[in-house]
Amino acid sequence: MSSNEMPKAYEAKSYEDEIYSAWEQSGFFNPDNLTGEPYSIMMPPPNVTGVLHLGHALENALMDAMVRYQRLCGKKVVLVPGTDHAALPTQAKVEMMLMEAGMKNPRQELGREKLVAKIREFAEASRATILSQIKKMGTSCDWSRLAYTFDDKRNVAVNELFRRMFEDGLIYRGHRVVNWSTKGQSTCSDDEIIYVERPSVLYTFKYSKDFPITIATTRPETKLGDTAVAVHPTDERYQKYIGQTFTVDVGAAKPLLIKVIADEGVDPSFGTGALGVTPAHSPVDFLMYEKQKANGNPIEIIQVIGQDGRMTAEAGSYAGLTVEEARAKFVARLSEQGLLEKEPEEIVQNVGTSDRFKDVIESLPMTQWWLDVQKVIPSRGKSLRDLMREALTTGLDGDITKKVTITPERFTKLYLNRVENLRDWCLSRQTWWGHRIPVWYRGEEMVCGTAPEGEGWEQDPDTLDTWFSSGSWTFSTLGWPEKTKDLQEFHPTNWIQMGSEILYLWLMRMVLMSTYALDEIPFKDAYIHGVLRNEQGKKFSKSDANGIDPLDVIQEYGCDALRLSVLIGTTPGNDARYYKEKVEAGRNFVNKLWNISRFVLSSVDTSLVSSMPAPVTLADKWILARLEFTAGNISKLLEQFDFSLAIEVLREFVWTDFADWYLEISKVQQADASQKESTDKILLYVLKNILVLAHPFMPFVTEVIWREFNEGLLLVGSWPAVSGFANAEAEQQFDGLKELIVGIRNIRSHYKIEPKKLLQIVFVTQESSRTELELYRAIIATLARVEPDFIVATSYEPALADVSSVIRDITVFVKLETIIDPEKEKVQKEKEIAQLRSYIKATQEKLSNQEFLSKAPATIVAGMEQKKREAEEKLALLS
RNA sequence: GGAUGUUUAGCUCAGUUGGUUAGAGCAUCUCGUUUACACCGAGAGGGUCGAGGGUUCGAAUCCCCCAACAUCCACCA
Repeated sequence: MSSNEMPKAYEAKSYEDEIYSAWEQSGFFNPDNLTGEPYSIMMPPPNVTGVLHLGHALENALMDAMVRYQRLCGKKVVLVPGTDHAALPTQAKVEMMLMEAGMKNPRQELGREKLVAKIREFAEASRATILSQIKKMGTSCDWSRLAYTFDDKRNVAVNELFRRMFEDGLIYRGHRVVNWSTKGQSTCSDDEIIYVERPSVLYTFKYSKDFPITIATTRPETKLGDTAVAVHPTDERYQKYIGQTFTVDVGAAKPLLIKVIADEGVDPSFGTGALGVTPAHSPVDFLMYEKQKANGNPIEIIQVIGQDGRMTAEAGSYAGLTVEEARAKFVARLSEQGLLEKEPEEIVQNVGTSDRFKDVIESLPMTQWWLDVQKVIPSRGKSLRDLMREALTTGLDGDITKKVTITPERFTKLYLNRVENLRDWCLSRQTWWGHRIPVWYRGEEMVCGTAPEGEGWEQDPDTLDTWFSSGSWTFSTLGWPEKTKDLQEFHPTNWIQMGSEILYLWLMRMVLMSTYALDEIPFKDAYIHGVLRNEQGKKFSKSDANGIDPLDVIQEYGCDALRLSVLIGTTPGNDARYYKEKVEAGRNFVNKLWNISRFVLSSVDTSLVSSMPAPVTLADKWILARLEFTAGNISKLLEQFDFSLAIEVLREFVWTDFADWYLEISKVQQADASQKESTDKILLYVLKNILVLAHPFMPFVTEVIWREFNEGLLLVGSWPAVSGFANAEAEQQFDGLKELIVGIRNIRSHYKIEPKKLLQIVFVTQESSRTELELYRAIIATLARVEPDFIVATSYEPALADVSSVIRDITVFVKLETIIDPEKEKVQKEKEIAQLRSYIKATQEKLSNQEFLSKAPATIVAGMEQKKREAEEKLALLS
């Protein structure tokens, strides 16, 4: 296709697929075909639970902009793509789907093997969809290194990590209170609980008539398992009871022995100041239970709620009832026996619910696998918590080069605060989709790591929390535990981006795993982004049906437009809004670039493409200087991860400097045979560099234009280097010319002179400025639409119909056909004079302030003097 | 209850270590079919930077306090 065949508007969809496969086939997505300094990014693997949404479009735009920039800078770049099996969420989703299709209990009806097969089928289909979507987004990742959190290689890494941690005594099996989802029949971690406000009833009562202390609860049925009442140690009301044990009969299997204990954690001013302790069904109470045990003053633990959500045999007459039924029965009994001390009170309560199964989380004592974050690692002399802290503060082992930097910085504080409060991590899940706990049992024997030889071994039925495998993502993707070349070359990774919502879930665990397994940080820089919201500021969610499918957007506006729309206005850590006008603005920019190229390529001799430009005119010098500045600025902004501002700077240069000014001037210059070639060279040079600068943000359109006049792929082009075209003087002079032209246009607009009419003008200025004006005669004539034979004089006696305006040191007189009302003119002029006077007065005041003169830096003072002088000159010309 | 963030033009947002008369995109208004582009061009209007104090020669920017909104954490029985 030659340039004059370039269609009038850029039609994204007719190029994108073809361009992507050209990139892919080139092999340059794979670092093995690149040279230079290694640079690596691991793609946060999307969950196979669904399809990609707008948030993924943002993530892909961010990552791809970064890797394309780095690749253009000549680095050996790899972006490793992948997907996440998302253990529990995926199983939950498939079970929901099966139940919607009529199945009552998928686990019972299908059994482990068949259900896992069903889930795998779903996951594989979803995975394929996701991978094709990533391609649609133009992401330049290395498909030969594609990873999956649940493939065999990652399983090897997971098992090895588990074994090492087990042998270091960090992973242990313990009987403790866990978060239990009855509906999901599994534990979940603290991070997977969502607190929902719900109405609840607070009951205030005594266990029995002769029990001396009143307590309150919203969960009366759990009181069947109470074994203590806790009060504040200094609470005078209850001093005398501390240490005593009371026997009460609440209808449980056995009478309860309630010991009155002292605990600092009890707030004496809240409620009755006494707390019924249910060690088996409350995490807080369980801690008290452990504390009492350690103190040598143990209390009992009685489990009255079972894994099926029904009351256990321990609950005596309540056994077999659901939690709700038991609650009603217990309250009825309290009422009958007159034990309620107050009317039940309706309150709003935060109830912990399962993120995935949506039911209320029960606290139950169970034997599970745990990761201890506080225990000292034998070979290291510090704990996982210490490692996690070091990595974000002093750098690992105090080595500042091994420090993770988070952008924006404020998330570091949140991270550290969380690290300090981290509790042991419950690793085991009772769901089936996921890495199985790598532990085998035979009678009393237990083996960890790999399946042992011999008969009769049985593997632990539980699976691992999905974040255990995600945590090792930065290095499991590179072949760990083998000592691969990739691992050596690309770890620690350079950069990662993620949403703020997974800072704790993922970032923290990657730091944990990487520092533990490799003694390395997982990445040097972490960029945290917010979520995309709709025009009303609401989060996009599937249930609200306000979700936008990025593929639809790509279909309608093109991938480049979508990328621009999610990147513009996105600042680190902050949420951003997304709406149609943004994509339209993106699409318009893409199309503008297309038409700029169309014009350049149809008006120049493209065989000059590889010649170095030699600036001749002021405009030439100016545009090259601006290009140099822009390129440096974009580099700087990208190094600071300021994507939005980088695009803004690019847009300003492309649209305003190049299209609105230089292109229009180039038409004048091209008409002059002596300047045609030099102008062509500059047009080509600037266009070429614009394509490189824009490529990270709008890869498709830039690549399409690139191949119109270049060999090879822009994908592996070179980022503009400093070329010595910086020219502050030319920039300043050109600004003067611009001001003059804008000033004349202003006069036309102000006096409503029709656009077609060429203005008759007299410029009055000092002798020294005359040659300059002569030099730009053609440009001024064309851009300001002025008769080319305008007069330049040192003095002039205006005619009655003339109007004038002062622009810098030049007074412009325009001849009008009708005489303008002089009174109106006078008013206008006086207004301008008044403004100048007040400005001069204000600057004068500052400049006569001794403190300002002595304390402000010299450049500020000089700048202000300069401004004042200019204002005074203008004032002189006006009056 | 604790923490963090946000509050700047009609809307969405920038505003770099405090320093000229606070910017952009979109929207609005006026004009325009100049052969790159109406997904465009030229021009214009629009802000006492949430309120109140303070520091400073100088504050949108730093400090204090208040308010509204958002998010995260904890969760009180």
